[in-house]
Amino acid sequence: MITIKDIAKEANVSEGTVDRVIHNRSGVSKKTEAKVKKVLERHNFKVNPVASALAMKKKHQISVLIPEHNDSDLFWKSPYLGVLKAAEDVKNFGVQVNSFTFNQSDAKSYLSAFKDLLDTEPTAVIMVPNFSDETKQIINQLEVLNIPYLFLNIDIEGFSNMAYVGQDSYTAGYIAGKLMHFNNVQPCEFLIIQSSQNSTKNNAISNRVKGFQDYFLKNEINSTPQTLKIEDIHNVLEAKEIINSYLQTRPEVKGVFVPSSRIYKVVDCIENNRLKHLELIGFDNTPQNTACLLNDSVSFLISQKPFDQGYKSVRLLTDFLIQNKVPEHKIYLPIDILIKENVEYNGRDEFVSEYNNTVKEG
Amino acid sequence: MITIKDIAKEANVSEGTVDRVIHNRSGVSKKTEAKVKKVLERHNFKVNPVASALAMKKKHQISVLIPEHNDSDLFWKSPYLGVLKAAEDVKNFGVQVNSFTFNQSDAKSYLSAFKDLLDTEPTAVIMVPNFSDETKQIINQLEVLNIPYLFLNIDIEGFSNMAYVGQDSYTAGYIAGKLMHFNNVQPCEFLIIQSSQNSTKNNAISNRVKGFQDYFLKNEINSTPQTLKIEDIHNVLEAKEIINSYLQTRPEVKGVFVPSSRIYKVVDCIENNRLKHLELIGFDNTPQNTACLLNDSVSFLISQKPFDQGYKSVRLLTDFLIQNKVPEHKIYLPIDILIKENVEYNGRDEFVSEYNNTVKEG
DNA sequence: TATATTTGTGTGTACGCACACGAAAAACAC
DNA sequence: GTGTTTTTCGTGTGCGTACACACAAATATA
Repeated sequence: MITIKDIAKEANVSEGTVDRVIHNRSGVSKKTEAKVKKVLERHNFKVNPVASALAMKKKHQISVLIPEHNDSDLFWKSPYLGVLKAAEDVKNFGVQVNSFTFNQSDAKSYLSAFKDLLDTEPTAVIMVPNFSDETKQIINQLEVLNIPYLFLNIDIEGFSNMAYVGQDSYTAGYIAGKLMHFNNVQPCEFLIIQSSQNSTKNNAISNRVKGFQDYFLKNEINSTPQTLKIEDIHNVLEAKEIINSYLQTRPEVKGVFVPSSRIYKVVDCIENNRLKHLELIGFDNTPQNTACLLNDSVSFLISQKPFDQGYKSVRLLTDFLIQNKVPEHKIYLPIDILIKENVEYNGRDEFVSEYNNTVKEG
Repeated sequence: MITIKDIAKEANVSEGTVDRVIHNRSGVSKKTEAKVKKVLERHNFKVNPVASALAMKKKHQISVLIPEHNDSDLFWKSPYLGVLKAAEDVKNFGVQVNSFTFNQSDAKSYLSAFKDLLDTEPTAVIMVPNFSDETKQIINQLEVLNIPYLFLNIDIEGFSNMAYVGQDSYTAGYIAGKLMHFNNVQPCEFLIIQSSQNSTKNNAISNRVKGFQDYFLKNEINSTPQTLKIEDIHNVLEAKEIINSYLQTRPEVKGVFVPSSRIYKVVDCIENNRLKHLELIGFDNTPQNTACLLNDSVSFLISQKPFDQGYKSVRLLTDFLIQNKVPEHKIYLPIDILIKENVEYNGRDEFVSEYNNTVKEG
């Protein structure tokens, strides 16, 4: 393994000079810079990130702005855990990660969480751009401060985010359509159940719906999915009434698509004898949804690998910060098709761990 | 961040002593050991793996024994690439990885590759236990030398391998059965096409077949899949003859299951007009197989994430070597269901990279 | 020409840990 | 009690890099 010292010796300069060249720091004459660079290239020199990290020591702050999670909405727990895991992994590389959460239905909390976030003086930011107007304000500030930022899970155009990490929502919806059609080839109807809140602001969800519908259009299936909007899915009584009365009037509905992580709520709402004859497809392997797979009330879940989204975001940014490695602009994670039988093998959140520092035992 | 120095100060001993305690090295009296351990625990001290790696410097050799790959059998390229990637990632942690390959249909090459492998004086071994008798010999030597070993991709019982990293083949086959049944509910027949070579020795493949058959048994579907064995799948003419004449006599066959990564070969063999009316399910997203998905000749591929298998094996062993972290005995990777639409999002082999040492550019 | 200023380069130290070496302390022999 | 061995422990150095600081050379200012 070739070291800076070796390079220095061969180029007849000091280690400090080599270091300066490597980091494009000032204070080196053009002539020696060229000389050193040549030696560097000849040996294909790469800095040893381990030694580098050790020498740098806590220089970077990555601050994360994501929705909070609670018992009824566990989805956001996964990206959070992914972030935590990555934080542990990069800790010893001199990167500190701080998380800030906001209430997804409260734009003010979004702004105030961001305000707290700014106090950490972040080197870079990972955020879920949840409200479009407020996001504009936030991005504005970030750009003034020249802080790079990355979008997680929700993709919005029109900003110069360094990257987007998440799923290709349109294709995910399209796949849901295909899966829905699998078991139900005879002419029949499909229903999309959406929460009104989500539909207005969440890009990801509307893309899923578009993909779902496009499957039927592009494959010339004479069955256009209908949409049923529910004001507040957490109001079980009301939702129950709406859903069941709809299904009552439309017995030809054979499948229900829920483009959010709340399919378990829909399952709760549908009467049992009806449920048996319906195919349900939803998103995300939260514990509640997974339970629905296992008890056969849901046929498919599409996972967007939320844990990996969180994990990967942090790792990408770290690579950027300590190595100037520029990530691709769109990082699409796999579109996992989950069924009863393979769900237990997914979401093994411990996969690919860094050396998380346990005291050795003999 | 608490350091060894801090611990030493608090325990009124030297850093060297703390180091000895941490690594269970000899030369510490019971009394001081207890004292230091208490302080260690109170602060929940973890060694900084970055500094640790820097100080150790190239102490471990992980040697890998896997089948070779070529243009017609690309499957083993993926684990190899995963190993390479991991090798890069752990290089700076003082771990060197060497790969040795053998011809899957030549037991002698297996032994001779192992002999070469031994010359590297490995600290630990990752191997694909391909031939059972020869594997016994190999394991024997490893155990005499007290070298820990890990099974990759193929799981054999009766050895004290530290872990198995791969897929739950039985469940993967079971899932294939379910998927096969999806589109074909009306009474119909299914065919399993196997290569005779594989069937006799490859545990993974026979488990897939068992799982596939069990799906039909357990769900009381009155259709037992038939098996067709092909002597040599690479002899296209012969295989063509066998397969097509079988399908000729059995028009009620609606689906074909190929429990290996060679489904593209089977596609080559089946006449086009017949192909259109068959549902094919196979394993592994090799380039050739992926092409079959994309041109609609194959409906599903089940991926066993071979890249991840290789990657993860190395990382697990590294964790064990430099941190004494004992892995779980069975590491099952996700069972990915691939279709035309999501295949491009899988197997993004660059996922979760370590800092692979690029010279920074300003 | 003498002095101030800028630029270019070398030196030293710290990062946290592993381990070799040798000193001190304890244990044992006589 | 001294001499010897064994056990126990502290010190010092190195891993490869980052960066502050010091200093020399080159250039500018008076």
